[in-house]
Amino acid sequence: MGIEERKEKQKHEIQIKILAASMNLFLNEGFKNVTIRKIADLIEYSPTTLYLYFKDKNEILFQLCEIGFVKLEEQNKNLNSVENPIIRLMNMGENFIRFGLENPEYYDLMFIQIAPMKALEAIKDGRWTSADQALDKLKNIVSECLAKNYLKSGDVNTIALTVWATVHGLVSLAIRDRLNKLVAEDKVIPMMYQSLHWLIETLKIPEHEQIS
Amino acid sequence: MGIEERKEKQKHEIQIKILAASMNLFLNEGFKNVTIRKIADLIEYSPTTLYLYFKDKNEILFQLCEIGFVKLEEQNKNLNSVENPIIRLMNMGENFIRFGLENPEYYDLMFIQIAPMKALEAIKDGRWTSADQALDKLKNIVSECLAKNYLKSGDVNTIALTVWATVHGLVSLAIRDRLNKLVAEDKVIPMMYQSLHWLIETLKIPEHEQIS
DNA sequence: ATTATTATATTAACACTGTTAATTATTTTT
DNA sequence: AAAAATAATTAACAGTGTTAATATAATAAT
Repeated sequence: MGIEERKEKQKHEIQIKILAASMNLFLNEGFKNVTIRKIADLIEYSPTTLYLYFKDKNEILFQLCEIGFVKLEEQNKNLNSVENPIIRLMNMGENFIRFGLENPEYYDLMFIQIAPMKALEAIKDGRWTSADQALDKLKNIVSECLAKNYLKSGDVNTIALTVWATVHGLVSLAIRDRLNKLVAEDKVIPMMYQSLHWLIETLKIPEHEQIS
Repeated sequence: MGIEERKEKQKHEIQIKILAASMNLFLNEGFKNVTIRKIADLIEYSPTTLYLYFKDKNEILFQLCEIGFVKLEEQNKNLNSVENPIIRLMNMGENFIRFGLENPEYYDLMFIQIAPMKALEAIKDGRWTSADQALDKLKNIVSECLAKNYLKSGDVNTIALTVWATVHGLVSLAIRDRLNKLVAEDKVIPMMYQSLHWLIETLKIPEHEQIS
């Protein structure tokens, strides 16, 4: 049925418009300004119309969250050219921190806010594929490090989680204004990278001990 | 002026009542139910009266946050009996994780929400003494580990930040429903502790290498 | 003791929020 | 052209934090 198809397409187009307007709002005016009414204003629809295209606000936020993961993945493209897995691990960590600091609103949605997760529970079967994918990338790098004996031995999942937790910890503390209450504002970002560097350096097996 | 004094005391008493009611609400009904009107209902005052005792809601939340730090400190009392600093470091990490999992509402306020930090900017001179204190405790343990050559060398501040970031990363990911979207619900908590254990074990200098 | 003053508390209101039910307008099908 | 289905809107609900104007109670001065 071509007519069915066209309708689907039209519906999808409006969904895109809604998401674009939402993005516009939360990139330019911050997360707190992403309200149903303001989105509706931007696309010149009445507020309630949004509910014909999305179940609720959480679902809109979840979709924005997904866009965020695409952006993060894009930023990780520079990893492909790095052959040394431990340097790749370091770079991935740096990418993550940079992403968080440069896209705090996206980061918030992706890793801090609960709203998008509520949408995930409601619509999907509970699988969070975009995050799964990102975590898999990290796991692959870690297991390559382990295989090449660059990293102190341990369970891949545990190591990946630890590295992720560390960088997420740094970014979320920074974004939520904790670090700048404890050290001078201009020292915050350097300290974050220093922290990551120290971690990876310490987890690394010194070259003279490597048995390749 | 004894009369002045009594007034101050009365004022303080009502402030305590407000905080107690707020605590009641957010422990029993969750953070989202801590509203000015509900607090007012509980203490049988009109909503606007609260503004005579606190500048705004952020200030109330900040005070609750401070109470949270007292609770955290209490939980850390078990550290005094531990003489080995590296075990103490491990225990402090475990305490932190346990505190976060058992008091998610407090944890949220202390380390995730931005509201309390806004109050801090407004009232105080920007010093966040309660967190400073907690971080100092961590730094002391770390520097003791370094002094006794139990830990791979490095800058105390950097190491302390890294450890904090890791445990905060774990707890905040767990609290904000990220981990249970990636691994089975019942594996989440064990994984968190495993992550911490691996970290500390790996940072530790093996006993046979220690030069004491 | 009664008035004037100050401190405390309240009511009314503002400008918002997400969301649902009931209507109206538009498009498609018969 | 009339009937049915779809799309969009208006009105409304039950909330939110917060401010300004008003009323009540406690204290100070006469």
